[in-house]
Amino acid sequence: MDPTVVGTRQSRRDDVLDAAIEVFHDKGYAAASIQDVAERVGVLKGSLYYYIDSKEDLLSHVFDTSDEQSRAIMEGVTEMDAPALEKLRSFVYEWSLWHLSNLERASVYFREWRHLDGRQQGAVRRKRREYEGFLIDLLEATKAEGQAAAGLDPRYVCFFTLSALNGLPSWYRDQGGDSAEYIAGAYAEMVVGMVRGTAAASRGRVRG
Amino acid sequence: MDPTVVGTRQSRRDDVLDAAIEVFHDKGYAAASIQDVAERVGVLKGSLYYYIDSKEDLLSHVFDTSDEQSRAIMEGVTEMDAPALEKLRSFVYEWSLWHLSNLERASVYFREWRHLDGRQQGAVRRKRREYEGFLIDLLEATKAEGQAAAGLDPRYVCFFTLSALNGLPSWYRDQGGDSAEYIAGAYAEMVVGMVRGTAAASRGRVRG
Amino acid sequence: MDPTVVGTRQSRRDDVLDAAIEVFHDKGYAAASIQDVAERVGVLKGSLYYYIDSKEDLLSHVFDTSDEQSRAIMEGVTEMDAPALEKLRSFVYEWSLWHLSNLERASVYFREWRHLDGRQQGAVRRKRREYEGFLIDLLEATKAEGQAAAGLDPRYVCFFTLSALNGLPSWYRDQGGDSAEYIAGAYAEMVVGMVRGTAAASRGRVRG
Amino acid sequence: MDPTVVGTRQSRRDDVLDAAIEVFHDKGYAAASIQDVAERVGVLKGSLYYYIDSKEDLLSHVFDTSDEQSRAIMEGVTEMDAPALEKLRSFVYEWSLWHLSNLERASVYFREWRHLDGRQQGAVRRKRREYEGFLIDLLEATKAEGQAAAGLDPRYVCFFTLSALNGLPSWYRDQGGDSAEYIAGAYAEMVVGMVRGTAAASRGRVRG
DNA sequence: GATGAATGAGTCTTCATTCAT
DNA sequence: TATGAATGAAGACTCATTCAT
Repeated sequence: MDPTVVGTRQSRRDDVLDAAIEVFHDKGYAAASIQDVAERVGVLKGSLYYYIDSKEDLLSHVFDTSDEQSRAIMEGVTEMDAPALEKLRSFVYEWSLWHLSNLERASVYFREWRHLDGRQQGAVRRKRREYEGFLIDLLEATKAEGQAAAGLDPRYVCFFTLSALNGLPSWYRDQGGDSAEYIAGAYAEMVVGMVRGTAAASRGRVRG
Repeated sequence: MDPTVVGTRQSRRDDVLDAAIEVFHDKGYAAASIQDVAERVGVLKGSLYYYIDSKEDLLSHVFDTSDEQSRAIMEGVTEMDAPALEKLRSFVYEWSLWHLSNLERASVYFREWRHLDGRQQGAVRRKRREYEGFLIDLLEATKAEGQAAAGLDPRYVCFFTLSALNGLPSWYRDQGGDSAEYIAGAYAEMVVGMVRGTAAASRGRVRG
Repeated sequence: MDPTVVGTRQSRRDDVLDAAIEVFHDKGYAAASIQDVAERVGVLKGSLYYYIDSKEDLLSHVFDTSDEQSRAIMEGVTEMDAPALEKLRSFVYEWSLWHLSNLERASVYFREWRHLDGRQQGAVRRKRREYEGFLIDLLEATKAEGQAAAGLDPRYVCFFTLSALNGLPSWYRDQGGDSAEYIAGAYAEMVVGMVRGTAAASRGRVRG
Repeated sequence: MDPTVVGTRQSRRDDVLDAAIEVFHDKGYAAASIQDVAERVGVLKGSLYYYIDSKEDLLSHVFDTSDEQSRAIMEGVTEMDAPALEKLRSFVYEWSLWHLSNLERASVYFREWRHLDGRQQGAVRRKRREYEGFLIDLLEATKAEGQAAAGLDPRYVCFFTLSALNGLPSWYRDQGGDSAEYIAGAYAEMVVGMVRGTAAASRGRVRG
């Protein structure tokens, strides 16, 4: 009567959530149908409503879970006992790795927040600002510790970097190529290099 | 007899295209309705079909126009008589500026290709590879001219950079703040800094 | 200011009517669009409304003209001074010839009456009964003159024959083959042969 | 647990198909709406799509089923051990009976093939040629057995006959009158009479 | 838990028709 | 006469959601 063997199999509900992530990633939330999700799970679409309340409910859960995981990354970095530059490197590394290990989830997380309801959209926006604030703080600390080029504008470095990381799922396909760890390392190095090597932009002009 | 007031009004068809870009940017292509576009133009939805063939047709045009503009940027850079590093700087600057001057269009251009038909999707993919190839070539030339750090992997720098630029529309709101030119300059400096300052990642490890 | 040269060119209005017949024949009235007709005439669809009141108006005229022509055929036969069998032969010949000379018109005439308004539909039905009555009278006269097989049921011969003639446009394509006159002659012979040679059907049984 | 009352109710899907035939017969395929079909079945129009894929799908099925039935008739005749003239009589009888027993279906079958897609239209055309070939063969065999008038042109007899049969649904209403079997018998006699009694038409002229 | 069937609102699209110019 | 632009109603089709069994 109870077919779930604890530990070996996640609940059917989690299957549904996972299927939703894949489908939302493949087609985009708006273009994906409940039917698509049901097919991937292997049930009829009516049956899904035993597990969920609504289509948006499915999306909600992607965000809830992802929020927890990103919070864990930030906490891990905060607790490090290391120079700011090392913390920065570590943050980029871990955050890259999360994107690479959660391609679909990460992609949905950064693309589909528009389709959440007002309340949760606000939550996402706050979360976003939290990342940004966290990264900007790290960059300013790095500057304060004399490890960053003088002219560096932490806000732009922050946006530049976060955007670059968000883009990971769009080109990375794990078909051969370097390991996720290697790529995360390369990304961390690039950010560190950028932080150390960037001259200031002169206001309004780019070329000499 | 001449209903066009020269200079003040573009054709109605262009109005429709512009409205579509805005709507697609605000809601996403799949969630946007033809009705939304019609309302923004100020006609009934049926009337739109006097100007267009289909909803997808509207999307098509965003891509056609954007392709032309991006081609122009690459050609301009190619024709420059300057060291590779300067060409790189210039490319990032111009490409950033295009994103900032065409926020909605750029955003749609990089988010909604999924909803084109197969043929045009292929064209987009080819175009994407063209950008990447162009940028990778530039980075390799920079390396060859001894202006890039030794360990730099042009492919990852390329993906990193293009993703960062694609992200511009998602955080930039032209409400106050720095000019588009200044931001483009800062982005160009960051890429140059990254290229000059990035050490190699050791395979599979990030720290130590 | 008056470009119509009497006699050499029919009025634009007739062009429109002719175009309509062709289009209605090709696509069927319901599936044909005013746009289709306009294209064949070479004007924009809005312009058609200078010549017509409505789409149904176009259909109406097909029927009006065809009615006149069929009336003329029946009158011609009535006025003949000949045995009933010869009148019958002549009617079938002329009626066949009309179908063959007015393929599109005839086809529309017999297929699209459903889409007329109630009043005109009634007129069509009356007209139909007139043909049938005319032909049945002819068949009965033939019987009375001893030229038809005894068991012949004029009503069924009538329906059989009219249906056969109505079918002419559906298989006849004037690409080579016999002349319309020859085919009309063959059809007339077939009806005459049928009238002379048909035995009675025994009620409810067909074989043995 | 078993909602089907054996014998009294066919599946809902068949109800839908039957309703479609009636509606297509009454209004014509192009003028009929899915709404009309839904109303006749007693569901909302959206619900129809649980049973069908498209409006054209509905039309398709009319043709599929009708094709099978017509094939069965031809096979039955082929297997007869009888003179060609008897086979001919039998074919006309059975084919007439099919038209009379399937008034709406037969009517749709011969009127609405235009609205099938290209592939199925081709199939219909091939099927049509099959009927014609079958009937022409029968007529030629009859001639070869000396049972047909010398001048008979099998092709025209064939077209004449098939058209006549196709017209059955357009005048026959089973409100009183003779039985379908009687009418089929009369039609068979008429064709036999025609075959035996028709003189040749002299090329190009009809009257002496 | 799961299914099959149905709902009803919404979407894209077509088209006959109108009308100012 | 003819055009370009617009209208508005209708039609095919989709889909999230519900619910009795």
